[in-house]
Amino acid sequence: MSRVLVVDDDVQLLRALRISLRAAGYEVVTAPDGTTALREAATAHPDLIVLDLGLPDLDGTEVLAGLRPWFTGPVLVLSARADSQDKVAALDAGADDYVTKPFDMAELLARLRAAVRRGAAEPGEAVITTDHFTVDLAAKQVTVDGVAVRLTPTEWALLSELVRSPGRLVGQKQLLQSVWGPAYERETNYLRVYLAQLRRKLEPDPAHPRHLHTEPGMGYRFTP
Amino acid sequence: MSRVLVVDDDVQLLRALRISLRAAGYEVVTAPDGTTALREAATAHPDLIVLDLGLPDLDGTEVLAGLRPWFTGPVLVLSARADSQDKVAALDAGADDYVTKPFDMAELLARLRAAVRRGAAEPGEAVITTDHFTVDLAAKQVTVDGVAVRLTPTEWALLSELVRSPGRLVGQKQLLQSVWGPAYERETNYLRVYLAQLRRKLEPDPAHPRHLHTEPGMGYRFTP
DNA sequence: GGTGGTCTTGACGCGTTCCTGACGCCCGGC
DNA sequence: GCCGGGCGTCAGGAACGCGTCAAGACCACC
Repeated sequence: MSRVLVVDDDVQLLRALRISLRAAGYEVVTAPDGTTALREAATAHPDLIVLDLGLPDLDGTEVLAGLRPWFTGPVLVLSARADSQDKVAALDAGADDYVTKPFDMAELLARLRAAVRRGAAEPGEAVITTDHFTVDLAAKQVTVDGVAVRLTPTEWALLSELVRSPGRLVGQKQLLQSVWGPAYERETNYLRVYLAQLRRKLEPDPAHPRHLHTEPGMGYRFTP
Repeated sequence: MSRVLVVDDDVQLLRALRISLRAAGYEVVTAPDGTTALREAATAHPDLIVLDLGLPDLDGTEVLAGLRPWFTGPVLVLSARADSQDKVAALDAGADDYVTKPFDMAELLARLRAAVRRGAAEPGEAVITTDHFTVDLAAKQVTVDGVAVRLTPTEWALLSELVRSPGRLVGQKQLLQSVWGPAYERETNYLRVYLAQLRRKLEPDPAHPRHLHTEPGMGYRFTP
């Protein structure tokens, strides 16, 4: 199911939200302030975000501004302020919905469902391009020199995990964990086999990769 | 410029909405009741719809139910009822947002902007055409080489779910969930059976499909 | 009560994918 | 020069997923 990042500094509310969202079938990640929220949003790959505007460190709109350039999923804003000026500001800053506290949990869940449903119909413009191939994360399609290339589910899971952090080094533990599961953290040979297949399918010269680089002993890096 | 269909029986409110929306740069079409709304939605091709729930002839959720099978743009619901049960019902019936009357016009406009921004990438065309067949989502009609083809309800539900995202891969979980319900997530054999039937009815060479492709282990893809 | 159409369910063959182990290479440390 | 760790490559066998077919269950309508 979908993963949701909940950002709020109220511990009580956070607990209530976590319980309700879990019960509704979501996987829940939480953050107590704005800086953690931005970090978690980048690493945990949430599908949607519930964001409280009243945070201790950053203003809510600042968090939105930091999120929006790259985060394409829905963001639902929570706030104690019912003033319509605040609503307009948040919505124009990139929020998809605005709910005032105190709120009804059933309504919040319904609004989340609506946001996810709508987000599923949207491409998201999450296309990564290099000189030799392009990766469309939303359509799950890879094209090399314009022609579509078929990837197996495992190959796709590995590639998408890599291209989601362009230029950044992704540790082998993280790759193994997100593709095969936490029990496979040591099976680094899996990575060798599948990286080789990816390079064979995507790189112009698989022996001298230009985009899927190996960092010996650490992990792999995708460079556009 | 986007075209918006406003559905409301209150003449005063209708006039106020028309003026504000025009000023905000929208092209405005109006309907005073549910049946006109459904007809206008099909003929005027609006990009988004503002729908009052309290209509003289039809219940608001009925209008939504008539709209949603084929209308892919955002629908913003207006209502005098602030009860959260009503909100949940409308949102789950396919509404993208729910605003209670009396409302602030600036907030409404901001919510419309947010809805349009999200759906901006997809125009929401109701007729999909390929080399060999055409699918009319609004009329629920499929024609192969000009002649109409009869589809069973299940076949239709599956096909419409696929053609709604052209070029995009649709996961088997999502297909099963939206056609048969959440309890059937694992019954992948249903997909095999019905995809075969669809290919038999639509593809020129069912053994080598040109438009209804299988992505083993992941899902299916419709390519125009 | 019969009949036609639709949906479900199971079985089979086939191709593909995944896992696994073995081998050779490179490179830094001893 | 020897050694060990990490990496890339390759090939087989097991397991899985897909397409196909057919028979039974279910339902609405006549």
